[in-house]
This record gives sequence, C-alpha cells and structure tokens, in this order.
Amino acid sequence: MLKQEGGGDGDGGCNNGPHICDSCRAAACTVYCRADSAYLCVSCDGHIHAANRVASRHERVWVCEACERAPAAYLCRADAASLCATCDADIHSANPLASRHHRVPILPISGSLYGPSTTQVGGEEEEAMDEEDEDEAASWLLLNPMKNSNNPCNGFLFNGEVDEYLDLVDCNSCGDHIQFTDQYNQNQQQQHYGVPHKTYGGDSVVPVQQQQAQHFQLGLDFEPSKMEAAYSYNASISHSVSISSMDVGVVPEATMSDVSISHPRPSKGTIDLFSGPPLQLPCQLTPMDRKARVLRYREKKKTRKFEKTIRYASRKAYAETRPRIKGRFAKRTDVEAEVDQMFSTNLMTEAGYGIVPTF
DNA sequence: TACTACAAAAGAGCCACAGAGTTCT
DNA sequence: TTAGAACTCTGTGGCTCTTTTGTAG
Repeated sequence: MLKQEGGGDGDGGCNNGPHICDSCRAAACTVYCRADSAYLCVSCDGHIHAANRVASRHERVWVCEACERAPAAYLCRADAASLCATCDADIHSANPLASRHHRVPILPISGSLYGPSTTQVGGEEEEAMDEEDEDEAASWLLLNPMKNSNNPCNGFLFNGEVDEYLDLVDCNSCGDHIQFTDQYNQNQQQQHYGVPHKTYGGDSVVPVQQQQAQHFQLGLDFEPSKMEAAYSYNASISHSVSISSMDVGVVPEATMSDVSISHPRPSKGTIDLFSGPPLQLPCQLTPMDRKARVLRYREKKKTRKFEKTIRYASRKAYAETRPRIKGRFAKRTDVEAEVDQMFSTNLMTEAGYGIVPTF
C-alpha cells in the first residue's frame, strides 16, 4: 500500500509513543510536512507555515490519530479518524463490521490549518466534521478537570454517577470514590503494562489487548506542561468495560459513530446534561486548545468500547456450561455434575495444564 | 397540536458456583 | 509468626421484566 513516509525514527511503526515535534522537540506532532520531511506540532506548524507564502503552500497531512507516528493515509468516516496505512489495516481488519467502515484516501492539506483562512485541498469534509466534532467534543469535555477545580470529583455527575468519558485521573483524591479509583487504577495498570495484576492459579486471566493498551499510553499531550498531568490518557472506561475498537463491532456504520456517542439515552435516575439549557464552556478556548480537545475527543471516540472484558476465562467457561432455567443459573444435578467433572477432566488432560483455555 | 397505543431498545436483576481474598483460630 | 480452616466476595451468561423512547394514528 502506501509507503511509510518520513520515518524519522526509522521504525515506521505504531508501537512507541507519539512522534515528537521535530521543531520544538516538546509537543506531540499533529501534522507531517512532506516538503520539510518534518513532523510538527500544532504550534510549530502554525508558526512555520504561516511565515511566508511559499511555506504556507507546503503540503501537510495529519498524523495518524491512532499511533501518532506516521502520516495518515486514510480517513475513516465511521470513526472520524485519520489513520496511517498500518493502523488502518490493523483496525479495519479486526472484524467484519470494522472492515465495512467507509474510508477515503487522505488528501494533503495546505495553507493555514488553524486560522480563518483555512484552505484545505479536499478538506471541506474534514472541516465540516471538525465543527460537528467540536460541538460534540465541547459537550463531552466541557467539564474540564483541570479548570473546574471547585469540585475535585467533577468527573462524576451530580448524582454520583460516573461520566465514563471524562477523565477520571483527577478523582483519585476524592475520598468517596477511593474504592472505585483503586479498582480503576488497578485496571489501568493492568492495561498500561499489559500484565495481569495478578496471576491466578485457577482462573486464567484473559490477557488484555496489549496493542490497544499502548495506544492509550500515547495520550495527546499537545501542551505537555499543561495537559500531560490531566490527560495521560489511559481510557479505562470502567472495571468491566474495556476499550478496544479492534476486537469489537464498535461503531459499525457512519451513522453509528454519530449516534452512539452523542446522547445515549440516559438511564433511569440520571441527569441528562444535554437536555437543559446550553452549558457554557468554562473559558474561551484558543484554536489550539480547541484542536487539541477535538483530537483528544476523537481519540476517545475511536477507542471507546462498550463490550465488557472477560477477566476470568475459567468463570466464563463455567458459566457457559452451567445449566440454566430461563436464563438463570440452575443447580446442577448429580448426574450433570458428574458429566461436568468428566468434561473438565478431559479438558485438563487435553490442555495439559488444567487451566481453562482462554478465548 | 395534544393525546394514546404500540413497538423497539436499553438496562437491571436474578440465578449457581468456582475461586480469590479476608478473617479467625 | 505461621498454617490452615472457615467465611465472604466477585465474576460469569442468558433470560425476563421494567422503563424509556420513538413512531403512527
């Protein structure tokens, strides 16, 4: 397919952290300039390519939103994400639904990306999408944990419910939720390092998708000094929900990507934040902030997953073989227990380790 | 436009049991 | 202080029921 461009580190891969801006060497890059063969952050790109007319005509492409290490080659409309060839292949070959995502080759962008005179070649769609996303991102992100310091637990909604898409890291200090955050942190650790928190003799812990975990480590530290602490984003949604878009039918169609994230039906007893009068952003955002927010939002949107993770494959196996009455687990009869005993014995023999195989 | 009836979707809860974790002796 | 027993808690999947939302008349 597309040859990996640039490849500053020569790895061309998607397995390390985000590519650092070749100019300031501080922020994560957001665009790749072909003319300069350079990865640039929002700020440096703005400075460099607004310097003169020649520079402003440099063709740039967004950096892959998944790995942040290679120039994007395709735009996935369903995920509203720009992806490099490698990530595109990875993500969209993961399952049949993902493979149906409509993707289009990304066209280079030129001119000023962030000013009012944005002239993107074939970027109108992107721009329109930006607006949509910005609005939505504003809804999602307006409770900025950094800025809204009155309530240390502002990741939680008024009735104590967790808004799972807000950053939870800052809530560690909230005493009422220590138990939750402990669990969260455990899970986070587990996902972060791809190592089970503990190794169990019996229950074989299902390995967390390490590749995905890495994606979450990348974060979107556009302004490391300001944002890193708040947004060292690990995207652990909840203890029973994992976050891969690769192993689930996520956002199957373009419409889904819009519908599913926007205003999920509030469950009983929850407060619908979207139904009230329009909430105001806590402060005026700079274009850079907005861009960063949108990108961060997109990243979350992309990696969001509603399917639960099986932590204990053995329990799953037991549950599946367990007799049921109207969906409920039923007591085993002696005969069933015997048969089950035989079954598990055979399984142990075949597997060789006495551990229920993971799926 | 307001109301009613129905369908669809979503979420909660239930069940038994293996095994991890905690407390007690 | 350590070992073992006893107890408590957690997680697992499929079904049903309830609630909410959307649509048609």
